[in-house]
Amino acid sequence: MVARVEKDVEPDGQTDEAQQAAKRRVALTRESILEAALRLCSPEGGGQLTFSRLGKELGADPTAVYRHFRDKDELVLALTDLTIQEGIDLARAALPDGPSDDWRAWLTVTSESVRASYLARPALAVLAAARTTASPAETHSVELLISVLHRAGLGVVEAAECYRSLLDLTLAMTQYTAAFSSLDPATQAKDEAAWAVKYATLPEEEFPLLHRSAPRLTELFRDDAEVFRMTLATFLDGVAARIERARQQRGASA
Amino acid sequence: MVARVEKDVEPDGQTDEAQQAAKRRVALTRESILEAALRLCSPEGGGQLTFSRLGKELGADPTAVYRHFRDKDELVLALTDLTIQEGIDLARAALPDGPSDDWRAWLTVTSESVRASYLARPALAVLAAARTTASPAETHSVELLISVLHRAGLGVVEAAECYRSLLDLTLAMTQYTAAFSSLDPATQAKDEAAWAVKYATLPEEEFPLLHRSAPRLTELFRDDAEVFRMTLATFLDGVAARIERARQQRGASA
DNA sequence: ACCTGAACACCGTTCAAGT
DNA sequence: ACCTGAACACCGTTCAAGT
Repeated sequence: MVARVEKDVEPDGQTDEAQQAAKRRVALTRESILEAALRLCSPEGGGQLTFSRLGKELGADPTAVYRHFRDKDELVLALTDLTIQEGIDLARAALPDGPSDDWRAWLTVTSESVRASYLARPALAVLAAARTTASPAETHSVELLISVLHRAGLGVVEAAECYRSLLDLTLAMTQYTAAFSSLDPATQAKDEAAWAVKYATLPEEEFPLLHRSAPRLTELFRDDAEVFRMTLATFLDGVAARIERARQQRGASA
Repeated sequence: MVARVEKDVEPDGQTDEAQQAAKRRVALTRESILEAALRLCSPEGGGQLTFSRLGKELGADPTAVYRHFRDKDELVLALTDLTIQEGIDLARAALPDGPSDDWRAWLTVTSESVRASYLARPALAVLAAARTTASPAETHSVELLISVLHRAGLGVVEAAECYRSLLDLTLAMTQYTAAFSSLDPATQAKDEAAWAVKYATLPEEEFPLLHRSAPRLTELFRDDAEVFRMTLATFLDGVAARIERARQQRGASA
């Protein structure tokens, strides 16, 4: 009976939200806000970052966040820093210390790690992939990537250009995938149905090649990860060709 | 004095909006709506597609559009069809009739044309690049692209995979650029400043390669078109390597 | 048959008022 | 010093009312 009056310890789950609010009301800090915001950006957290949801998650008035971040953009930038950092840590864990000579593995792991880190929070990927924060951790990572490409045989400037291409390719395709997966399910289904119907009803005489590759294309529609892997692999084949060309040029001039 | 009462013919520009409204009130059709919407999506038209702006542009109540399109998504999809169509027409004008043997020119022109067509309406690119409409014109274009790659030496399925990679690469990087250019100028400037400061103050001992390539990287920050060209070129180098490999395999098995 | 205008549930953001 | 809550200018969308 007493418990029923003291809502804070009410055990029956009826006032879940209020309980959470009470629990968290003490801890409205920059860190707790960022943590809650990251949760909201994930598919499990709803996949939408808004002030009202953030307020509810924190058990505070939505506008309380403005005491810690000047506006939504500043919040998004801070979240971007954390996500990039996580991607770099992920890559570092999968790679040997210091630069190795396997430039291809290095670039693949880095790219896939950044992608994975963003895709764990599609809502953030949509908002932030095109932004740059130039954080310290990122800078070290860039120097390392360029050094890997330089040691593989590319000139410094060409290595930097390659890094830039790879970064944009990765972030762009990640944002692209995140944007589609952030659409409401009905809209996604509409697009998918359009493709399926289309490919199923192609007259073979008019579209012989499309008809033969339709099963594979339909398969790829659902599998953004596979398309990304293919695209990245082809891009890196191109980088390999450039490295080969650079070596030959150096050989000719020597 | 009389003119002052009859607002419709007032010549002094004070009731510009009302005049436009009167002029266009007759022509609220699917076509006129699409035309106005495309105008709004362009940078000159404000670069934002909303019902209220659309209503103002048409001289009608914002909700009048709902008589011609079920919701915003249906409007966006119709605009996408027009934009893709324009991109294909653009490519066709720059390419010879029927498939040629210069697969590289074919792929480059097609990709750049679709990109240009979308970037003329960044607001649409942001909303629609990840969507698919599977329009008839698009289907023909896809069959042609696959045939170009197949004639170059790739197997049918591998050609289809290459087409898919190229399409995603193009649309993703286009959306990425459009997203950044759709940010308000102050935010864009913030990002740019972050980079510039960063690169200008890199200690040479700690970041020797980054220090040497900083001028080029700074240059590329402003020039999305150049980054796209570079990335596409490297990707196509990779496609060339795959074509070569496919030819060798056919030679070995023959 | 088509358009208008009030209404609703959301956005981000500001600001005076509370503690 | 930090939080609340009303308010504002926007979104997309619905629906009863007009013509």
